[in-house]
Amino acid sequence: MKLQNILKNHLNQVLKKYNLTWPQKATITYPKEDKFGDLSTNLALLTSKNVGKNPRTWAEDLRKELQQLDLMEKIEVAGPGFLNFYFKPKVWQDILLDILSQKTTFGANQFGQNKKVQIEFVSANPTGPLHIGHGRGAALGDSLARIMKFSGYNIETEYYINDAGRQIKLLGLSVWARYKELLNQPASFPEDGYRGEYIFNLAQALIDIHNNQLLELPENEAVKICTEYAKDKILKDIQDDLKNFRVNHDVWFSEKTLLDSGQVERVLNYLQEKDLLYTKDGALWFKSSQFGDDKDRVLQKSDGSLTYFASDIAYHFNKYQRGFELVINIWGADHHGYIPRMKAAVQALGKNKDQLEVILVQLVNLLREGNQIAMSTRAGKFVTLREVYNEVGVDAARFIFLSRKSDSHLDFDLELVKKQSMDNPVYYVQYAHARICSIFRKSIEKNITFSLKNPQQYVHILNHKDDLYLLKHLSKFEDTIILCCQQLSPHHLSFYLYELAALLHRYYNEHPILNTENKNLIHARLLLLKAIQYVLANGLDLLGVTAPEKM
RNA sequence: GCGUCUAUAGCUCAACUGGAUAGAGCAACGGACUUCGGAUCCGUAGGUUGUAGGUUCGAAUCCUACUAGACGCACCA
Repeated sequence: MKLQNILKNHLNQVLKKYNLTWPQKATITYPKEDKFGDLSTNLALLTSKNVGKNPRTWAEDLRKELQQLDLMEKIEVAGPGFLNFYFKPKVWQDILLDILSQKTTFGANQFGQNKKVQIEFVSANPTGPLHIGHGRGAALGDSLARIMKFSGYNIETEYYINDAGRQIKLLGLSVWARYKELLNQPASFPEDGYRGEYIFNLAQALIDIHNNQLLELPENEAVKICTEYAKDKILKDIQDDLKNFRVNHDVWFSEKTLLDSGQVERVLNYLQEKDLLYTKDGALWFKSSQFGDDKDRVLQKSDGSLTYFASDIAYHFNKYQRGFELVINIWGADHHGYIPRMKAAVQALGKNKDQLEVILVQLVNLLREGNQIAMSTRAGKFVTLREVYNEVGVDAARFIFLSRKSDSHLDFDLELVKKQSMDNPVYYVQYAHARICSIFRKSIEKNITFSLKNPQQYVHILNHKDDLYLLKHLSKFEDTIILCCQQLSPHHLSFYLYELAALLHRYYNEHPILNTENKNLIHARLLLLKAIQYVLANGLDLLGVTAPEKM
């Protein structure tokens, strides 16, 4: 990022001479291929029309203006009119000094400018255990939070607990029915009730606590006890699962408190004052179509009860009142139809629609050796997140989730993910880290003296093209993190780390680190490995994956 | 019927949001160690980016129409 900024400043100065400004679409990027330089810009292509020259001659003019930069080895004009920049080795060698002094903070940056952002994710109803789809959202939200914090955002993560609606009632009734069944009482199981095995476990737990005494109580009181117990127990399990999955939520926000504190009425009044509500067929409607939704939506049904949408508006009103400039919601892709109305609501609340970002995560297809595992929430037949991470491990599961774009369907094959092989890149990356640790252990065995003091005495030795290649890649770490923030997508980081690991393994095979006579060279290479180790560890931590010293 | 997302090598996925000859791994085939961890490395082969048009200096990416798949389209939560 530093280099791009320096370049951009210089280019801007030249543009100024010609009375031009930086075009929106102009970029300074790392080219795919080495022969296109270290950095490349399409600036000349996009501004040639303004000066009435063909792109190549215009690029040539720009090149001449920029010659005097002493960081640069050379500038080339290539292809239709790209400017390709080549830097001196010192530029890359100095990166090493940055990493070694910043250590675990290397890559941290101020891209986010302390912007106050909330990420709300998982938010599964506390009516059953988390499944693998929730795991994907959990990994994404947690990792995004880590990355954005690292990039200088003021991040708060939140779980919205739907503890008020019909589903919770249904949960209570389901448990109550099972309770009676287990005690050989006649019971009618609710039609849309929860049929999972865990409902029996909850009922049994209630029997262990209360024996059969709930049967003595008036039914609504008994159901209430069942409901409260089941909800609390399930929520506790969810919290345990997320903790084990290394997922952190700063705030657990209860829908019930939202309703109890009258915030829904308040937001309805607010919308009323803005003349965004009307009554039709005995129901209260919100004019969401004024803000791009397909049609208006009901907030209060003709029977007087509120819709879920109503409390969602109140919830988002609450979010913005807490001062978040941007609210990010991570939803399952099956909720995509909900986005337009939510965006409409946000605008009705006087916010810009860009202040709500919804990331959709596609559902996860769970396989075992290529065969799909049938899942049915209704029938209560599904593999829980807990079963998954117990079987394949947290590291492997998280890395897989974070290795693809969220809007692509994901095949999650338990056998493949469990395999400690090349099918599973997480081990490849972790192995690179462990390998470096191993070399340092070996260096101690061999009584090789090494310290991080005065690295500047050694870095100039790292002159080989493989050295420079690695250094260049290390220098892209910060850019990669910023890219993840821009696209709200951590998968770039996974791929970056994979590449870094590949470069390390290649380097290791090509260049003996410790087995060489030249002591200064050994020292320089150890410095390089140390820097790679920091970056691998920093990067893995942002994904919530461990960086083991041994495997 | 309407809408959203997806379609890239045999398989699983990338491609820095319009850039240069579309890249990795797996699987296949052929190689590399008497020493730092073989969970490694090197090489070969594999593509009309679902189809057909369009936009422009330039398209996997944007637009239009198709095809196939997933998911939505309640005064459900």
